[in-house]
Order: sequence, then structure tokens, then C-alpha cells
Amino acid sequence: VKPFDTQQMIQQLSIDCVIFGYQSQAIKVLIPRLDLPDECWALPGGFIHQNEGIDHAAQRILKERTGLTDIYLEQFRVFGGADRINLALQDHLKTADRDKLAHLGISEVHVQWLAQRFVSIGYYALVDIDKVKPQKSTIDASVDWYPIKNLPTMIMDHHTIIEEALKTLRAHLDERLLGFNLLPDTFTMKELQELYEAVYDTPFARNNFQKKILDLGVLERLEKKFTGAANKAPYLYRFKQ
Amino acid sequence: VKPFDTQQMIQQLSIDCVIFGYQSQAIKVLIPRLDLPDECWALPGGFIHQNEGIDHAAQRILKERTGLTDIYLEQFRVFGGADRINLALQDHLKTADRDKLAHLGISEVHVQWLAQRFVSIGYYALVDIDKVKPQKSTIDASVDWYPIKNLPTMIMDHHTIIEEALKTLRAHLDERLLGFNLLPDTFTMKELQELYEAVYDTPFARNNFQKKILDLGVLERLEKKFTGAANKAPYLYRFKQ
DNA sequence: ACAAAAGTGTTTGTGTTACACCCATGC
DNA sequence: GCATGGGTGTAACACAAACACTTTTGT
Repeated sequence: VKPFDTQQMIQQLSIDCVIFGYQSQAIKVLIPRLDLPDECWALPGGFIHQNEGIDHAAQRILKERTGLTDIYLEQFRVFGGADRINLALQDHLKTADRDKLAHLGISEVHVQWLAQRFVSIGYYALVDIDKVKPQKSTIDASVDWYPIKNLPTMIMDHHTIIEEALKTLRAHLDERLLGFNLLPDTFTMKELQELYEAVYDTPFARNNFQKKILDLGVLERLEKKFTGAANKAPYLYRFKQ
Repeated sequence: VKPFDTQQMIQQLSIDCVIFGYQSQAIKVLIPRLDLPDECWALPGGFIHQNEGIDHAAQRILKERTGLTDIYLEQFRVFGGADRINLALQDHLKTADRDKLAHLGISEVHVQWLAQRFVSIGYYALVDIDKVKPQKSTIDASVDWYPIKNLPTMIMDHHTIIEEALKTLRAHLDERLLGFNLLPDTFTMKELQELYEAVYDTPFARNNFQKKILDLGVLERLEKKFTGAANKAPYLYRFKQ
């Protein structure tokens, strides 16, 4: 959340983004901590301009947070319970120092805006974690990557949103060949396998995994990668086009 | 669309329902024709009350149109292009007879409401076509079932919405065993096969289809159905519980 | 008896799983 | 040479497609 013109936005409709990265054999999610007295985490989100499509809005929000454009991004579900009101944030804002808020560009209008009930469109994004430079917005205390197995306590239904996003990722990773979005340009077969194992939280047989992936015909074999280790050097691969 | 209190609704957010039925070896969609000078069809839709979850809103809209409760219903996608403004309806309403509109309970406030840009949540429903008694709303000229292969020309992106709903149905029919929602309580194996053939628009081998379905273990075999035809009488089946 | 359609069984092919083996690399 | 990890091959198995045959029904 950052200062915005509430007049130019669609009312009571928001976008929440689950930004997935992969690092150290673990799937991670980019989550800002809000700058409030209590510890409080919320998914990166935003609102939709009147003259802007929802996909464009999601891309804009992602660019603000990651600095990246052209990243894989897809809506996966709408969260629209009647109880989707951010009571925690509301309370904090009501008791907060008005001067401090004003300094951040947050006015009474914004506080009232944020106190409404919101229907939120869930998007998930896949990024190369090394290419992201997380950007704090004005009301964030910090922005960090949290492993999917060790998430902070989040506001409202944001934990459910992440769970649903992970379900969707699991369903799509294979059928739409999304893996390369989470990896560097080149990678070894073992790295790809470990990514799959992190997503599905289950081990795969090494030889059969290699066969299955290569039979898809979407990988291009490059030169070998000499690591200096006392074993056969693995090939590097790249996704075609 | 019927008279409503715009104050109690979420602004610029709508629900559009693709109601699927099955009859005469064809998948059909329930579509109202609007009572306007030009021929004009639009998906059954509605808006979300302030104190109402989106799933509940979709159920309410469906009950208004079909008279049915407890029907299979699921959101499948959000349509949110910046250009989603119902220009056709807008023009019609502007030139329409104000007295006639007032008689239907549609005021200037409603006309302005409908002229906004809308983000729409797509839901699809599966119903037993014989149990539905289509209900006209105040601005409908008629409500009819149209075969998926022969749809009328629809407003805005409603044709795209139906296509996406069909894609989702195809993806879900098998994995979630949704077939029984479209059929009467009891049915023959041939009828079930013809349903699948209608959904996927492709023929299946009779014996293999039977084996595949029975191996799922979700059907209960009942007595035979004597049709009077000069051939072996087929068994009737029912979905377990 | 015969046609029509339902039910069942058998073979074939394909793809996945499990097991085994060989190869390159640095110490 | 040898331990380590990477690459490849093959047998066993399960599942799906294609083919064939038998059974029931009303004329």
C-alpha cells in the first residue's frame, strides 16, 4: 500500500500477489512486514485503476515490488467472503499517529478506503529469486523471502491465499512447463529435480525424472558444468526459446 | 438484471453465470434475451450485496433464474479488461422510453450504475435440465437453452466467458466426477457416455468407456431398464451417495 | 432365426516404476 | 585405484486402446 488517489480506483476490489521464488532447495514467498506496532505481515497487493485491466494492474503491482517486468503471472482465484475486512489494520490506523500517517501521504480518506470490505483477486507470480530486488512501500517495515514451510502469521485470509496459490502451482508446473521461470537461464538436471521436489514436497527417482523431462523435448543440452567436485561433471540445460 | 438498491451493492463488480445443462446429446447453456429493440443476449448475472460472500451471491443469482438450490456452482475466472463497458445496453437505455423503464422499476440511478466499467467474476453451474423452470427477470424478453455449438450473438465478452467455462468443465468433469450433476438420478451407461461425448466433442469406445467408469467405483448398478426395443436391456446406474 | 444393442473378455501397445550398470572426475 | 555423483539401459508393471466374442431382447 502506498499513497494513491482513491477516486481513480475501483472500490472494494483488490489484487493480492503470491510471488514465488526458489532458493536453497526451498520454495519461498515474498512477503512485506507492515510498519505497525504489532508484528503483522500481508501479501503484496494493490488496487485497480479505472482505465486499467486487471492483468495490467497485477503487473504494475509486481513491478513496484520486484522491479521486474515480463514475469510469469496468472490469476488463480477470487477471495470474496463477506467477512473480508481488515480489522487489524483498521484498528491500527485508527489509533495511529495521524501526523506520522500524513507524513507517509496517508490521509483520512485512505484510512476509510482501507476499512471497507474487499473482494480480492489472487494472482501468483514465478520469478528468478536472484533477479529480484525487493522494494519496500511506504507502510512496510521490511520485505523478505519466507520459505513456504515457515511462513509468518498473516492478516485475514492471506495464509489461505498462499495455500491456494501453491495448489495451483502444483497443478500447473507440469502441464504448462513453468519450471524455468523459477530457475536461472541455465541449470543442471539435479537442480531442476530439486525444484520439482521442493514444489511437490516429495522425492523423485533420479533416472526416471531425467528421462521424463528429456522426453518432453523442451530442454536444450549445453556444455558440461565443472564444479571441481570429485565426480562426473553434469550437463547444463536451457529451456528452448 | 432486476430492480435493486445500488447503495447495498459493491460497485463495478458483477457475477456472470454460465449454466450448463444436457439434453438430446448436446450440452446447452441457459441464456436470457434482453427486452431491447435490437436482438441482444446476455449471460444471467447480478451483483454482490455488501454483507454477502461472492459464492452466496452466485447461488442467489442462480436461484432467481432456475428456481434451484444446492446446485453445483464454481468460480472459474475473472474477466477484468479495461474495456468491459456495456456500450450496447448503455445506448439502448439512453434512448429507451423512460416511462417504460420506470414501470419496470429501473430508474436513472440504475442506468448510470449499468453504464460503469465492470469487473466480472465468472461462475459455471451444472444442472439437471429437466428440473429447471427458467425464470424471466424484468428486462428479459425470454430465457432459453441454447446448444453450445449454436449460441446466439452475445454482448461484450460473454461469448469468451462461455468458452472459458467450457474449458474448465472439460478439465474438471473427469477429475472431480461432475457428470451426475448434469444427468437425472438414474441413467444408463450409454447416456453417461453420450454426455462425455457431448462435453469433449469426441467419440469414445463403448467397452473401454464402460470399463474405465466402472473401475472408478463410484457407480451403483440398479435394475435393468426395459425400453421395449429389440435388444438387450441396459442396466440403470446411480452415483453413490 | 435374426437384427440390434448391451455386456464381457483378450490382446496389444504405451508409458511409468524399479532395478542395475557404466562413465567421468578429483583426490 | 577409488569414492562420488552423473548418465544410460533394461525388465517389470500398470494402464489404456483396439479387437473379438457372447448375451439378451422384441420382432
